[in-house]
Amino acid sequence: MRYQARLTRAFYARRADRVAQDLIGCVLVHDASEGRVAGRIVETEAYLDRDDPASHAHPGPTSRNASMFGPPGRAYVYLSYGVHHCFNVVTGAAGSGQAVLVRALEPLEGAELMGRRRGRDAVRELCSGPGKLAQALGIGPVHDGASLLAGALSIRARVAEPHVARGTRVGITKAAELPLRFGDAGSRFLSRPL
DNA sequence: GGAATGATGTACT
DNA sequence: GTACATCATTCCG
Repeated sequence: MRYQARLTRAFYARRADRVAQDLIGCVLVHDASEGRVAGRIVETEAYLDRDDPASHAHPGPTSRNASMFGPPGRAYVYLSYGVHHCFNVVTGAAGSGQAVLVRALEPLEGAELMGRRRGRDAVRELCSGPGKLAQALGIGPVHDGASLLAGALSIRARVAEPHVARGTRVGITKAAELPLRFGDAGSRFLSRPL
């Protein structure tokens, strides 16, 4: 399958809430040795700079969140609840500590490989959550800090502008009321309704 | 050195 | 809807 061009550094070098909104409808692609897997982004969350108490960047740079303080257009991958990996895109000016969490995808290519990785069949459940999509796409700790501007991981421009809805972020206790979750409200592949 | 804490997912009632 | 696995990171002593 053929996709649009990669998003550029200029796309990522903007505020996280803006990038999160514009990522809806774009296509996340991973070209691994086992094959290509790709999905349309239907749900994201913005994590702002150090002033956002829910962000991993809030305490300032540490060994875990170092990628968040690197240049935009790179991945930030971390382990959640000791079990699942979550995939983020670093945004904003280099060193500003902003990121967008990709929470759900609509599988477009490689659904069989995704299913093998997850040990499941239901296409609708393959990427409907941050931990699920990381596992389905074969994204792990080795991708922390990897560039999306070149290499096996990439995000491709969207073809048509979707209707983007806003909501509140999932699973956080601080600043839980901020409307920093974005999604394609009509999609059946969300982690939960908006 | 030790304890608390998650940007979750799954299984079970 | 509720319970719980599971571990790196962080904070405190």
